[in-house]
Amino acid sequence: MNNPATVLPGTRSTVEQVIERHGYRSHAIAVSLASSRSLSIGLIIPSITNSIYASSTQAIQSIAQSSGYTVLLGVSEFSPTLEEKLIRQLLARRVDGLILTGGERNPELYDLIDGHGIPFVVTWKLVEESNRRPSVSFDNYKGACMAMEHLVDLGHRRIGLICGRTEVNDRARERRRAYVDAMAGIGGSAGDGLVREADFEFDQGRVAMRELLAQDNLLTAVFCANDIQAIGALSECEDQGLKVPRDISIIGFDDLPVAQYTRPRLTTIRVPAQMMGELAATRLLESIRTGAQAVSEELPIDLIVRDSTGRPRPA
Amino acid sequence: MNNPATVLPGTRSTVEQVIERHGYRSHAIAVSLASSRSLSIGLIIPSITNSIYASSTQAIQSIAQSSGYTVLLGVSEFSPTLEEKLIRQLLARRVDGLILTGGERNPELYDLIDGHGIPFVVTWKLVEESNRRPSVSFDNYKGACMAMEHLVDLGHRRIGLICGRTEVNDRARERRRAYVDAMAGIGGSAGDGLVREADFEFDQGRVAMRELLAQDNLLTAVFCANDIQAIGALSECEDQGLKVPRDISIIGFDDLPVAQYTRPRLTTIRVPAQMMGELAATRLLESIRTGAQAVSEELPIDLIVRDSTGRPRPA
DNA sequence: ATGAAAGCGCTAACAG
DNA sequence: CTGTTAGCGCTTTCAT
Repeated sequence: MNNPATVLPGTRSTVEQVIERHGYRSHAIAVSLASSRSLSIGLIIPSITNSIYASSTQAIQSIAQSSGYTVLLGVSEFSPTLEEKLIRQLLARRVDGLILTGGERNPELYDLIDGHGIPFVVTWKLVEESNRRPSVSFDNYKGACMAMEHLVDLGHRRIGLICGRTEVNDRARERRRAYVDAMAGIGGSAGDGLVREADFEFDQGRVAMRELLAQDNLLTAVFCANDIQAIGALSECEDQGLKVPRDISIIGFDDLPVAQYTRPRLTTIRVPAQMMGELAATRLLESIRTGAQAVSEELPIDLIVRDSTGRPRPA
Repeated sequence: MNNPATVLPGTRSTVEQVIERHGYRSHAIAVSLASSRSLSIGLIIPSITNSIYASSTQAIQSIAQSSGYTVLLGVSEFSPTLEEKLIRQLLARRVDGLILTGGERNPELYDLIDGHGIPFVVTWKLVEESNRRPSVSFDNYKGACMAMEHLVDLGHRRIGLICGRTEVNDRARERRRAYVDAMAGIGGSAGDGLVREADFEFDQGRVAMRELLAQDNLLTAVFCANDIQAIGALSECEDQGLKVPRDISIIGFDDLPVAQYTRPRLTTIRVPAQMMGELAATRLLESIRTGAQAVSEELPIDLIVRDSTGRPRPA
């Protein structure tokens, strides 16, 4: 049944008949126990809804599926505690490999994974500090720098930031760091006053925008470190009668499919979510096969200029 | 280790020490083989990206997780063949239950599932024909009727339809049927000429809209049977200089979170995706526990009137 | 090229 | 309440 090549045709058909007659079906769990590989991989993402993670997840699932692997899904809801629980659960289920989101977690957790002797790949966050943690990702810091550079090039100096919760999201933290560095670079009045952290909900982007606007009406641009919040922000501007980009510029991050369907169409940073998913899965499966650590890779990102950014209005 | 209550404290601590000393970790696969339950459920959805399925998936994962169950994810990409392959794979992995999307599949597949003696729940599609197929869903036909009724009430008679591929999507088929019935009801010039089927991509909605517009410039409204296509359609109208809803009304279906962030804001039918996911998972787990068939339920839907629909322009 | 035997790590049923 | 035993359905190794 497992080695089609070395079996005589006669034997084969006999076996097939018996299989048919008895309605035999392979028992993947018994196979796993006996062979000590489960033909499954674990995937941990913080969220599926409203999110760019859906794209990478779909790509991962597709690659895994085509290699006969099943994806065990864990949604951590941005909670480190829940994430740890999920990872332990997947480990107990003896997944053959793990795809993680973001690089920041308790070192003991990494030790635990290593202790199980299975490979893993970090996605959505470049990890270079230690070469024992392979990652397939783009550079969040670099992407955020591109966004800020775009605003600065247009002439903006007073720029706000809306981003995810940096406390539980190292991608958001990288993006915020780029914002801070860019503001320092132009001698701009950054400070934490122009920064709002929020969850990945349209409405939270809207509220954050409202707060920024209330606080500093000299703001000429806002960098929203993800498109969801950017769309919320856009909406708040419109409700306040502000024309984007005439009165204020807004740039997003991720390039969700919907970003070209907002009005104005959203200028943003395109991240290669699908390619990242495909490559992460490919590298993980390769690593499972060879036993060697997965190979890291940095993927390219692009600034996509649409209609939500422009020169600041003369004061 | 499994029966905390009946173990003497002394024994307990001895066991715990041994566990600690040897670094013992439970082996879920061996547990599954020996106990013949895997503490996992399979979930099949057609797509994760750009889709309302993400909401139900997240809810299902969350409920499953909180009961100690792991979700094995299969994405069928609207392909019946792939779906069958995925179901067989999940069955081979001995999931304790299955959550399916839509009710239409080869009867032998249902027999196969029944043959494994595990419960399942159909979501996103009411199934009443046979009580051996429990479903937790809203009524797609009813929802589409509500949408059409809204347009008709506003005075529209010449209405187009953009929907998913009815050949591989029984939800889309139900919605199309409601459209056809509604058009017949008003003696309107329905026919297949005013219908376009397309994939769940913004751009396909846009193209479908372009085709409808090119074909019949007397159209006063279009029912888009999902918000993704509706947003694409909205965008096409704008590009052609048509004001929505002044020149043409557009109504969607699903009420994606983004639907209230389009301009104009999208009138649509709200489906209880999250609640459906939660309830489907709850009912499935209950069914796994009791051994009885899962309990069906019809969930309510609502018309959400926003700004993309209005009275038709006087001819 | 095929058959036989010994487990994989656990649960369940039973005896103590 | 605790210890022992026989599998769960397969793979793997070894013999034939």
